[in-house]
Amino acid sequence: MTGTRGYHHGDLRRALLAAAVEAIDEASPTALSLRDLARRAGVSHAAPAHHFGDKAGLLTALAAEGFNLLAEALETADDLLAAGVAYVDFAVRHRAHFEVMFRPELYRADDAELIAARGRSGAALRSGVARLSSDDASADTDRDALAAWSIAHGFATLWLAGALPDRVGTDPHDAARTVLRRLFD
Amino acid sequence: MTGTRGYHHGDLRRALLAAAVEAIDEASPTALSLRDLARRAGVSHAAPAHHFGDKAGLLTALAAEGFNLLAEALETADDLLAAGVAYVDFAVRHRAHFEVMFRPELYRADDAELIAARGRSGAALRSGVARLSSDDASADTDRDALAAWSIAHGFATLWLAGALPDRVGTDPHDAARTVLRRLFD
DNA sequence: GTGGCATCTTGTCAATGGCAAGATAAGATC
DNA sequence: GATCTTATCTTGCCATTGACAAGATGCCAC
Repeated sequence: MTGTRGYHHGDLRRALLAAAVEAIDEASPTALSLRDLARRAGVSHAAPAHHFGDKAGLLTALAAEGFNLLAEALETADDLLAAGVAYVDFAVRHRAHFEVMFRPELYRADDAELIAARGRSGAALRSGVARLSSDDASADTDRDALAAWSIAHGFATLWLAGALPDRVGTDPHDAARTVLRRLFD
Repeated sequence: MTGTRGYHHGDLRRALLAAAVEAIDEASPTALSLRDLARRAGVSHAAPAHHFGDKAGLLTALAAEGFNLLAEALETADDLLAAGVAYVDFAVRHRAHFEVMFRPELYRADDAELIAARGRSGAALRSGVARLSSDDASADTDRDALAAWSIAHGFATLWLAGALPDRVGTDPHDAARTVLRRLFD
C-alpha cells in the first residue's frame, strides 16, 4: 500500500504495473520489456524481479487487475445490452489489460488471485444473462451467455486489431451498441 | 516453386513457413524465434533474413497465407451458419495462422499481398451474408455481417484462449454451431 | 542499537534479432 | 565452355533482453 513516500522507491510494484500499461499502450504485450519498465520507474534492471519474479509474474498481476476491473464494469451495467457495450468499452479503454487477459500463454493461468478475479468477471457476465432471460422459460442461459460473450468479445477484438472497415465509424461505443442489438433484440 | 531438389536447400522459404506454423503450434507467435526456425530447417541463423527480411516479414507472409486459406474455407460454405462454423473450424485447425492474422502489430499491415488476401476473406464473408438476407428487405447487410463476424470471431478467439468453461465441451465444431444458431436463427 | 528482512543494485550469462561482409552455386550471355 | 551476374546461404559481430547470483541499502521489531 503506502501513500507515495518512498525510499527504495515507495511503491515500485504499482509503478511497474502502471508503466506496463503505458508501454503496452504504446506498442503491445509482446514488445514489453522488463528493463524498459525498470527505466521508466527509475530503478535498476533487476528490480522488477523482486516484485514479480519474472515477466510472466508481472503479466499475471496485470491480467488479474484487468479481470477485476472488468468485473466492476460489468457489475454496474443495468441490462445485458449495457453489459455488452460495457465489455467493449472496457476493452477499448483498457486495451493493455484486455490484450494480456486473453493471452494466457503470457502469464500463469494457475495463479490463485487471477483465478478469483476471472471468476468474478464470469459471474458478473452470467448474472446479466440470467436476469434477462428469467422471464423466458425456453431460454438456454448457458448458450445465451456464451453467444453474448462471443459477440461482445469478437467485436472488441476485431476493433482493437483494426480489422474492421472504416465505415464502422470511430466510436466503438455506438458501433458496438448497433451490432450487439442484432443479438439481444 | 521447384520440386524439392535443393542445393542451397531447395525451397527454404516454404520450409521456413512450415517450421513457423509448427513452432507457433507448439507455443505462440510471441515465442517464435527466427534462429529456431533456421535450426529446424537446417540452415544458418541468418538464412531466413534473405527470404523475409526480418521477423515481421515472415509473419506477413504467414498472415497472407492465412487469409487466403480462410477465404477458401469461407467460399465453400453453403449458407451463413456453415460459414460461421467454417470460420471457427479454420481458427482451430490453423491456430498458428489465425493468431498471427489478427495481431497486426506482428507484421506489416501495408503489404500488398496481405491486403489482397484479406480482401478476399472479407468479400467471402460479406457475400455469405448478402446471400442470406437478399430475401429480407429490412435487413441491414453491413450490420448483419459485422454481427456474424463478431460472434464467430469471438467464439473462436475465446476457444483458442482456453477461456471457455469446460461444460462447453471438447468439440469446437458442435459448440460453435450451437452458439452461432442463437444469432442466425 | 542490533539483528533480521524486504528492497534494490551490480555483475554476469545465454539467447535473440538484425546487420555486414563474404562464400557458394545457378543461370545468363557471349 | 569461360566469364559475369545474381540469388542464396554462411560467418562473424553487436546491442538488447530475461534471468540468475551475490552484494548493498535502508526499514522495522525487539
